Amino acid sequence: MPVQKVNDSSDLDAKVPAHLQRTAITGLTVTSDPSHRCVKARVVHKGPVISCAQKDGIEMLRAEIREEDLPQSTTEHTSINVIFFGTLAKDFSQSVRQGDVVLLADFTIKKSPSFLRDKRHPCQLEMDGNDACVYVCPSAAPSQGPSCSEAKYTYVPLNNLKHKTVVNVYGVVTFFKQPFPSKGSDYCSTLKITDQSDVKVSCSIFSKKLEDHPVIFRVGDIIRLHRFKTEIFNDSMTLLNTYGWSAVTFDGIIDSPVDPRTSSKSFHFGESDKNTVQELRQWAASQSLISNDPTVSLSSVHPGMYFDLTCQLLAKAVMDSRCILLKVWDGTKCEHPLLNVAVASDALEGESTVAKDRMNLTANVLVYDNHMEAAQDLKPGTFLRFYNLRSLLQRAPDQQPDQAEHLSFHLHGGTTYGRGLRSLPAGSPELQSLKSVLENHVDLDEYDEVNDGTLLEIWYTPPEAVVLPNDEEPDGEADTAHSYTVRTCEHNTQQLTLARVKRSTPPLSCHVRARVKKYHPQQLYQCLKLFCSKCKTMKDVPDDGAVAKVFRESARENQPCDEQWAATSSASSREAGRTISMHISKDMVGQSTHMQLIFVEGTTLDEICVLSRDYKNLVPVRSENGRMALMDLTAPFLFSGDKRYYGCKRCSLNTFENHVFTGVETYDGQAVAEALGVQLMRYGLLIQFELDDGTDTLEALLWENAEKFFHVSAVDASGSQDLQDKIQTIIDTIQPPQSSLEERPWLDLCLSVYTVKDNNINKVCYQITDSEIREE
DNA sequence: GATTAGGATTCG
Repeated sequence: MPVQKVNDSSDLDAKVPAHLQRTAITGLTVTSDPSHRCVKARVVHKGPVISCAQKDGIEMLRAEIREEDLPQSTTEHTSINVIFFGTLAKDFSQSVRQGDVVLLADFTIKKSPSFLRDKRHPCQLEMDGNDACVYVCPSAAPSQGPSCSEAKYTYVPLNNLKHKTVVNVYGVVTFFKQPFPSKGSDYCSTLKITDQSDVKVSCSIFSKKLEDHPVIFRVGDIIRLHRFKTEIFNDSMTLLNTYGWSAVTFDGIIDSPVDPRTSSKSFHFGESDKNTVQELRQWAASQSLISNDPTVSLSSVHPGMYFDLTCQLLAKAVMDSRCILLKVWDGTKCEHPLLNVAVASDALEGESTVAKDRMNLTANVLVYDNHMEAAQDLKPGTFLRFYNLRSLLQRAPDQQPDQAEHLSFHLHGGTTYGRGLRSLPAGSPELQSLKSVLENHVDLDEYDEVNDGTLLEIWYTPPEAVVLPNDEEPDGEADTAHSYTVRTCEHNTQQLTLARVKRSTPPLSCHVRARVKKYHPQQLYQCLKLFCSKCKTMKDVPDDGAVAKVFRESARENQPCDEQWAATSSASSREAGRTISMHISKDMVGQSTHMQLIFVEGTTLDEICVLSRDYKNLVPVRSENGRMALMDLTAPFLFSGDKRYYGCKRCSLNTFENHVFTGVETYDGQAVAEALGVQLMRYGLLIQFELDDGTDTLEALLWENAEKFFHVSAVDASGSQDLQDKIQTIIDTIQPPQSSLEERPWLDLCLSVYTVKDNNINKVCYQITDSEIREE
């Protein structure tokens, strides 16, 4: 049944067949029985007819309709998406305009696949040409109603362009060149665009002013062109800017804000433009336009490639009249050694890249000929993108023939394949992941080398020294309407569903809102870890049994050592043949016991614990051929009040050289470790959460950010029952014992998505960053 | 109300 027209909105009500009952859009649910129901609403958006590849090319049209006769208090789910199929889609497209009021009957009600994205309505209506019926009442004069004033511009689908007309069009960019000087008087931009009709149209834009040219960052950007004339060239339709023209571009990332990029100070931009952009983004995503993206990170560049590189400028230098050197990085490590182009330091503008060079992070890009103009204006620190950059293996001037060649980068002259470069505004959404990689660079780099298998798999037996926290009642304040955490990051990336996060390509930093489904380790004392930043070893805090054994073995048949530098006092223990000795550096004699570093020999673990109540800093030692030596590093090398400091067995030298601490005001684990030749192991908290937001679940680690997350220092927690209880209380609030998922609070989290190599296989990992418990 | 370009790898 085709779309039927009536003249007056009240006629629509008269058209309602007697057996049909009018239903409010707000009241529709997937379980509503659609038979004998109809809805009446205004068309607030009408999309184009598209042919759906997944459904044998059937034609479809999506519209959004909004209920108008509403009590004022109703604001939720007042509009709904309607999908028209087959001939009804075409008929609706021709007969109905935005702003018209329609009556729809005999629809089916389906779950809306876009609800999480558009927040419109949990359901959508589907209208099939054979059964459904549509009555339309055309809206009044074009000057009335908000939707009519929006229909100020009409946009011609790219398959409907007629020769020698002036048109407005929307399209997705499939090819572009940065503006270049033409042989005439202007700069010229050339691009190619497409839309749902799948027709590709070439387009040339001439303008003297560079800033008037469209701001295109990448293939997949959306562009809106006003007042372009159509011409046929080589049997193809082309577009050319004409008087009063304008160009506005948007990024093509689904779900990112619809931010118009244009130099034009006044331009019309309304709700329907937003819809059009979003529809083109959706369509483009299914067209593999974006999956053919030539963008590559330095970590995956191979010799001989042409590719696009998004990066930050570190330094630059003019080489000669036809070449300028740009030193850039993107925070990823290249697999091939990078060529370093030597430049006199006074010729270099920007920061020194020595440290980054050493880590193979700096790409030296030689920019030639016509591209020098754009390169000259760039300031160090700027984010930029190279298009069609070439990577080549080259022998460094001082290199031996048997050494591996180095990777150099050339931006050759000319504009073929869109070759060029441009700066990117720092706030650009597509820069967010790069920026977070750069900011977290040092941490990520360190983390890269940790075997994540260790992090995930190995949960050691509980150390007895850390007492089991009480099972406290969950905090009754947990409020499902608010997030129990707060994000502290400064970047402003879009919140993503977990399902989308799982589909994303690392590295990426993003925001999510989720609940905790499970956490690991269930016994929280197991989350306290010791970590060596040098060899990346992670282990549990040794239990008291193991430590006591080391003390017993050291004390057995121990003869007090005799060191020239030390003043020693000895006493017999209660056990026959065991002597307890205390040594201090002679120049510390007479200082307060809190200022002294005391070397203790011959005690049991229990005894040194008793001593540590009165003496602030105790280093347990043993005697080796009469000389003082450290104990086995299973035991702490320093007892400092409630805290015990451990050294890494693999990385410590145990040189015991610098025992003199003259002038040291306070002792901390690090200072004592350095003096003793010990590599300090740092305390950390490691918890794995299984997050759930209804769209999917994923396992996220809390590690580098754990102390900030709980507002607890790990080293302090190692010696404090109160702080361990605090962590347990927080865990019990975000995942109350025996609670169902729905009862648990939502958490707003910043998530870092990255890859680690595990047995040469890249594995995607998720880590919670920049998020903290909200303390009311 | 003219003209430019109209994609399709440099060669350092």
